[in-house]
Amino acid sequence: MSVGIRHDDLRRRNRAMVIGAVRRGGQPSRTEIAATTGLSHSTISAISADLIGEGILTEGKPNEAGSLKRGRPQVGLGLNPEAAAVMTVVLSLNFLSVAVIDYAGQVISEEQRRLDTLTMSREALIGECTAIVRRRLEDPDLDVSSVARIALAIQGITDTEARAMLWSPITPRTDIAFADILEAEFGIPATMENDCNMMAVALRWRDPQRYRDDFIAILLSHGIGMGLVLKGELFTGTHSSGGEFGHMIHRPGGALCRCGRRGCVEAYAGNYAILRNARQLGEDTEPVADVSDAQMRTLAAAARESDGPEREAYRKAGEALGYGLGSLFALIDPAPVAMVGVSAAAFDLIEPALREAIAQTAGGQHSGSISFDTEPNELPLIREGCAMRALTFVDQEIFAPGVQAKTGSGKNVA
Amino acid sequence: MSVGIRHDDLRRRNRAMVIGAVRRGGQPSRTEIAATTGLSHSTISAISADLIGEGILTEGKPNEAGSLKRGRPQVGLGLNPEAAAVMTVVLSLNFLSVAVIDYAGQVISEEQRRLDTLTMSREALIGECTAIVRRRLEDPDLDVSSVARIALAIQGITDTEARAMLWSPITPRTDIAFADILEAEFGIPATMENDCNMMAVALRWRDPQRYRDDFIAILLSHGIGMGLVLKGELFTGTHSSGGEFGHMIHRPGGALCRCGRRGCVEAYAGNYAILRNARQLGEDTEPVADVSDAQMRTLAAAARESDGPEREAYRKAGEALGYGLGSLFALIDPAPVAMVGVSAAAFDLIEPALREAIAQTAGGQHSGSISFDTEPNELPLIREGCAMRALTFVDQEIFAPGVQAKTGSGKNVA
DNA sequence: CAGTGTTTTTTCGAGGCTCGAAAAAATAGA
DNA sequence: TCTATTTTTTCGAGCCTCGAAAAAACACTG
Repeated sequence: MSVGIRHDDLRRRNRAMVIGAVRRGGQPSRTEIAATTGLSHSTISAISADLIGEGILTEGKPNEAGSLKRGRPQVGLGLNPEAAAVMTVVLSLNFLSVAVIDYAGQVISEEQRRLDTLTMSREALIGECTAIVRRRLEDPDLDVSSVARIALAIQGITDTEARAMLWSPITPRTDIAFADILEAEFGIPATMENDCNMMAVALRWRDPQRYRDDFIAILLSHGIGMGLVLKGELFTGTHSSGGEFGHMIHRPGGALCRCGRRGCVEAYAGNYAILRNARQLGEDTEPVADVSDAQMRTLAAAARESDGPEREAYRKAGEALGYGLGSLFALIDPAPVAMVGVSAAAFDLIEPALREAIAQTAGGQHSGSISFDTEPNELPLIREGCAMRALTFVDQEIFAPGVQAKTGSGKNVA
Repeated sequence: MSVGIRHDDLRRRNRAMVIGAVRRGGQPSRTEIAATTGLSHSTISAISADLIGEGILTEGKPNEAGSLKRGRPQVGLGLNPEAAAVMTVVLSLNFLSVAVIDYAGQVISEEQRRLDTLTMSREALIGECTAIVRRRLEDPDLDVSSVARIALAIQGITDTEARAMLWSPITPRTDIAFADILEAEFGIPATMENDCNMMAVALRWRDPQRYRDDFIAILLSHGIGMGLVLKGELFTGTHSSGGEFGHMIHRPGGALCRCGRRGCVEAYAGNYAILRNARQLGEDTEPVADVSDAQMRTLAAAARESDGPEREAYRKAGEALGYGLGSLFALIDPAPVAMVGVSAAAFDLIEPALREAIAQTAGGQHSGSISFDTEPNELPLIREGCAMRALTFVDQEIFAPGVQAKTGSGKNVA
């Protein structure tokens, strides 16, 4: 079962910890790192000397941000941007976007492309992905050998091993092992992540104050997705990517969901469901394939205008989300929530019914104290999360000698 | 945030690992331990020599279970029963039970007592607990100083720190810091656990094959409780003890629950709910305070006899449990389930509707493959779980020098 | 402008821990 | 009794972290 700690694991872990501290903090000094990690000054000094020697860390200018303190000035440590690079591939409905990010987290190359994901063949989909990655790798400004990892993100269900997409609403094709395919093609370790999980990762980096140990990111888009961080760790299911919050049952036997079942939260709160209710089409009406963001904004405007079916549609969405969150909070206790996606811009229309519903549930005991935040644009968040995910992998695995990355050639920079 | 690994942590962790391997396996030899922990023979040899010297481990008889192999026979290592002892206190409806367990896991002293928990004052409840613990500690056969930890279990909600009962159905009193009270009284570290979590812990020790990394224990009793193990660890909420599965919402605005809200799973599947439906009393009828096990058995017998309101009551219970599990499985993926408690004996009446309901949910995609096990008697399970919990604490903390137990006098045996 | 105080960083020896290899121990079979 | 085999212990080597002391790098002072 659990494995003992070997002697060389020690250095490896502490190295990773130093790298982690540098990535988090803004140019921390050796003394600060010693304080946060609890290790001794001598150890930090030794490790950072090694890391600087290996070209992973760099010493900042000593006079940076005029130190007005008495003694020897602290010298900040930073990540060497050239130590490595990672690539992010975000595949969403009708849209493919790729970016190359240096080790310090700056975008150095990117490309975006419109596709018709809903109708493309399996081969075409895979082909587009490998082609766009290849084009970025062939960028003359880029040192190919420095790309140490690729992280893909997709809406839908991925396996826990982060190797394959199992199912996605953006394509009728299923079970595509994107990670394995890209690894085989380019010899670079790759992982296949769920988009909402990456949103959660990004939120944690953006605002570690608010999104710390326990929080929830909910994507309000065509479907409803969720990324969950519990006790400081991304929560994933036992077999698949993460919580299918959108498919918790709100009303047994209720409205028809895109997944073919009935009464899911999504069947009340997804864009297609809001549209269906706004048009008073009846709960059995087949969900439409896509609703444009503009259309949703029109809907929200109409709902704000007058108390008609549009407003009622948002109310129903709020109710479904509220009861769903209530059931979720019965399991994990309440936590801060970030609402992301088009409909997050209409959260003012959703919130009253949501809070009312949540107050009816066990998890909503102190429903007033549950805080919501909104972020209408999910794409940048997903990309950021992917980048941080990939970089963290690099931090942990590639630069911790002795343990190579899961697969592929663990390129080491020395 | 995360803390570095110090040099002395190494030995401490590896010691705990060796102890853990001995507790799990049946008299493992040093070679076997080396294999399972991945540490070298020399390390295991050194650590086990220490532990034997400290009186924590003992060497078994070499000729035990006639070794018919060629070379030097393996000598099995076992736990020294006298190394320490723990006490378990299980507080359930109208019943208090205490046991003292030696370091090897054998019960050496116990006592049980009927109480009227529903009407007792706060002071009386605390008084009964401290009194029964004191009596056991005064047992002349027992070396008081060897009792290294007390684990309490109670039905209801406890805090994540395992210090206090926050709310329990067995008493109207709330927020009793049992762990702190016992620690202050006896100077022995104590924790306050949730009963269903302890059931899960016990199941894992009883049948590690089946209940390994991911599984669910559901208590079908007056209320509905849940213990959840995910990725090999007990899952607890962010603030409180664990999943309030019974209070996930099954039907918004539905049947009246004991908790005062409406539509909870428990309001359909708890004993009082089954009784209420069997008597066709209407969903708004106030839940009764207690239903005897005999009464539930009569109900189940009647349901098996003919297709009357009793059978319909169990069907509704199954439906609620099925949709609840379906929503849960949407979040965590399906896992084996153990049904525990009186109504688990009536699982034949519950299962058909449960499976039908679960098949309607996202989590029930392969509903046929989800396996259920039943165990009608929860008390022994809770007690066992408590004992193992306490012993594991002792293993991890007390015998890992340098880190004392959370509170109280971390008694060390040398 | 040299001296002093202060804070950060490095250096160095001590003490631990794990590991691999070799030796010792304990048995079954020849 | 000897030999082969397997388990366990012993021993030196190689790392790693730590504490204390030294060195470095500045601000302030007179």
